[in-house]
Amino acid sequence: MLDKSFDPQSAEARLYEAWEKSGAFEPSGEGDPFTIVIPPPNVTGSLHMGHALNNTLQDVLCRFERMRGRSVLWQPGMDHAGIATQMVVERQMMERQEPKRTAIGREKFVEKVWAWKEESGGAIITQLKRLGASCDWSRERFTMDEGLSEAVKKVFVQLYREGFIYRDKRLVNWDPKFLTAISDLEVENTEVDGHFWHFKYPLENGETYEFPIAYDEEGNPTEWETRDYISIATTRPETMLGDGAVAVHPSDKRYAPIVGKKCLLPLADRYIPIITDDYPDPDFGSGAVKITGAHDFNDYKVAVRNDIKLYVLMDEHARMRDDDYIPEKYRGLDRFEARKLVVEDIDARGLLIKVEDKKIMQPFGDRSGVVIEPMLTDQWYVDAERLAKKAIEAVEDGETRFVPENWTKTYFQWMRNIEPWCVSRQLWWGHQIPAWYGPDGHVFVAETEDEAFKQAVIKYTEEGYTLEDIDAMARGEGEGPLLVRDEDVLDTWFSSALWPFSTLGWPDETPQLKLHYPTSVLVTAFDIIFFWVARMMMMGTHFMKKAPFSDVYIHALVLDEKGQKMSKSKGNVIDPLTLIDKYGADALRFTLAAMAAQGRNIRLSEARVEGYRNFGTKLWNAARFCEMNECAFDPAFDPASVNETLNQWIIHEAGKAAAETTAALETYRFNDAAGALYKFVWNVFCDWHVELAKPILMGEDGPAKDETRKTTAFVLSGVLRLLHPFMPFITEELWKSYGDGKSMLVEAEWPHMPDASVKKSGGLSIKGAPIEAAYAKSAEEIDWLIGLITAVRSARAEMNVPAGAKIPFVAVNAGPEVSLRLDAYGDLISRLVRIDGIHNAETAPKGAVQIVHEGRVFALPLADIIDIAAEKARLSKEIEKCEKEIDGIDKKLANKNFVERAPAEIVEENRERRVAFTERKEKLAAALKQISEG
RNA sequence: GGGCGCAUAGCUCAGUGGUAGAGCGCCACCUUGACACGGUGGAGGCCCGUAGUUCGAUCCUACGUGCGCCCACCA
Repeated sequence: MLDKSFDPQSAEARLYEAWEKSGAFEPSGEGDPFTIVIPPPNVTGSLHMGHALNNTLQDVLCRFERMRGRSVLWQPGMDHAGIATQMVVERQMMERQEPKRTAIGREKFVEKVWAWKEESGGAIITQLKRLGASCDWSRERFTMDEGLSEAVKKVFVQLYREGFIYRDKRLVNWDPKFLTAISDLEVENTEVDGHFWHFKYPLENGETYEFPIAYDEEGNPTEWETRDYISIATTRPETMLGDGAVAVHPSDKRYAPIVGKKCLLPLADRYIPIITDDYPDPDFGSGAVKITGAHDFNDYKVAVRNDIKLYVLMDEHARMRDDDYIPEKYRGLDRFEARKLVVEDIDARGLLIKVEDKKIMQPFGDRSGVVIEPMLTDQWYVDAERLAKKAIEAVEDGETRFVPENWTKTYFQWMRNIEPWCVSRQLWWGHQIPAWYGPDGHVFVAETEDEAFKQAVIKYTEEGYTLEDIDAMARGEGEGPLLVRDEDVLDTWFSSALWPFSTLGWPDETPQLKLHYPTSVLVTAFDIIFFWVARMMMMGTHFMKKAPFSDVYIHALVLDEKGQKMSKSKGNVIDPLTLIDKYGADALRFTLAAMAAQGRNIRLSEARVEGYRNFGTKLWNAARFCEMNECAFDPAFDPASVNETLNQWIIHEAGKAAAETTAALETYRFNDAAGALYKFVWNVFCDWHVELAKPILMGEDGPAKDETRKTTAFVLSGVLRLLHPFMPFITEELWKSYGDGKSMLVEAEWPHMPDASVKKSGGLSIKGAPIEAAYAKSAEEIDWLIGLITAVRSARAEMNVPAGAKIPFVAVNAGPEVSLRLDAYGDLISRLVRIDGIHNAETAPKGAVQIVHEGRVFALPLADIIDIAAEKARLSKEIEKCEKEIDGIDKKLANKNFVERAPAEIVEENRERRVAFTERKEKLAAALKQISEG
């Protein structure tokens, strides 16, 4: 006996364990492989709503395809998340008042991180299981595990040999908190309130020139002033100490007299040239730009073009360096302190023209939150532009498809303008770069130190060193050890870029790799297209010669009810685990799927989750009803050979729902699939089938009752299958009573009976013909019945007939077909609309409420209860509705163009509707007349 | 400066070239033997504006208005 309601708290863990134990999550069978690699969550991560959505959708697809007989691999794993993890462990060490990272050294620290990972890492895996994720956990991988590390090394070395990876000294985004370079993508540009300081740089030797200060209407100067300085403006005054030049546009006549001369760089007391370059915009600011090549990306380009000296001003912490070109008083100061002081000093010298308030775009580290400093450093780069070529082609050629397809544009736009990818990070946690330096700085890139050493031996032998010399070097004698390994690690995304093939065993040619690459679909949010999708595309097309996935399904972001991004600082985070605790995983999953319409963000509200929890309860109670009425699943039951109209109808409806769900899932329309099931279960199966079946099920035993029991159980079991991808727990639990008794639902087959030819669509069919046709007549009959019941109920309610009162019911001039139907369904109608039997009459009795349903009149003689005014109002309203419809149709039909040019079937349909509405209107009018006279 | 998206019921959102839908909320009635996490009935919509295409536009096109997001080096 089923409990009164489903208790997710107690059932979920038990069911999940049973699934895992059964091996259902592992790929099996001979079916077409279906493969998804999970977007690996950070090892430091915990489940947020974005994960919940992302993994729900993946799980829906995996469970769906698994039931359809495909050999499904959902490859799980985690990302080592370089910066995030190092940060967490360092923080923990600080809290425990342990010595700092730098004090214990690299090796010890990395050991500590591994220990942390074993102890507290990967909480998210348990949380994914709570969500019901059907990953093949036996294949769980980690981006730092041995196999994946091998893959990373191999990729790095090969890309280096092919010239895709190189080392370069150039300006990078430097994070002064984490003391590492980061890539462009890890920088968040945010608009902040800043200032725009205008300084005077005096000309050398007191030179002067005439600077126009007023113009006529044609733009010719009319007034000049004599200047002995050039005016520059900056948002970062402290960088002036590193200026190498002042640049003006070559066409800027105002400055023509002083181009080529020098000006004094105040405070630093150096003289710097005034040059021309296309970069300055004459209309912006003063039109003259100070060039700080070592601390600004634009200036850097100008400096390189014009051979301007670069002055590195800051150290790794963004503090002013101890260098002779920096005045002593600024050395050691933080950049913001230096800024203040520079402004004061400039002002003191009378060189501060003005300060404006200005909104400026400031770069912040996405993890550290501190202002990023452009820094001149040596880093490793990937030539992304070249690697992107094939990745672009794969999408152009349709090898990989974005769903919704408008993301294709975003992808192209970024890929076609891609910058070199800085892949080195000055961290300890990550894949250490497999590069070694010789005593002369020469770099040897190899998968192992031995291999690097061999390369070194060859090189230095060629250069004339003897083996003894090299030996001595290697022993650390003379100038030091022969080879020193590069200290840096790779960007975390470098290893995640290999995820679709490294997790399958690459570089080994494993059977899994052969079967499951390329993967079927990647499910992810748009904010990760550049970070991850693009890079997997590059690595996949390069190393596997095939794009890593056929489809990329981009889903929405989950926002709060007000459409705000959820964030800890805003305090509007909804924790999926809290919702799971409260409403069950099924409710949360169904909500997310139902709201996952393509191309739109999801505003999650708890009320919605509650609503879908109620839906689960509804399903549960429908099952309880079946149980009470002994509707047992019969494996021999053949839906194609039922006789009862009601049963034919519900099988017909179930077939439609199955086809709809299947088609929606095949095209990633999760919300349509969920919606179709919701409607079928609640508004068709529960509201009508169960109600209409009650008299039969509670009536006398016989073939009809037997068939209805079996049909009901059959439909319920079909519903459980269809719903399982969305609500795996409750359906699995009910499957124990309504399954095939052989296996768990997770391994059951997707509904596709009884003809194999319709397997693909998921629809039902009978003897090759779609069930829609075979059972169409029954469907029509039950639909008529439902319409009649609804109409009578509506009239009753509007006439304020007490809900409990049993009233007479008269079929007026029914005709043979309706009479037959009334005979068949009389008891049902009596029961569902509370009438005391069905009577026949030639004309409607006086003082009766009249209902027009599909061309026939039915009357409720309410005698003294009837409120004539109310009935008049009701009829008038109905008549008005008909008239409105008829008017609309008449307008159309009167339009020659419509009749001539609209498709014939549309015109015909309108004619038919006109007839129907006219007939209805006439009957209603007659009723109105009668009641008015009565 | 480029690119993308959204404006439909009180709220949150589906949807379609011909008859506008859901969830929640609201109103009335109902402890009917699956279910009050329920049932029955109901109210509620110039489908943002303007112009165009079309026999016909909430849907397609253009423009406008408002809002949101992504990318981009204006010192």
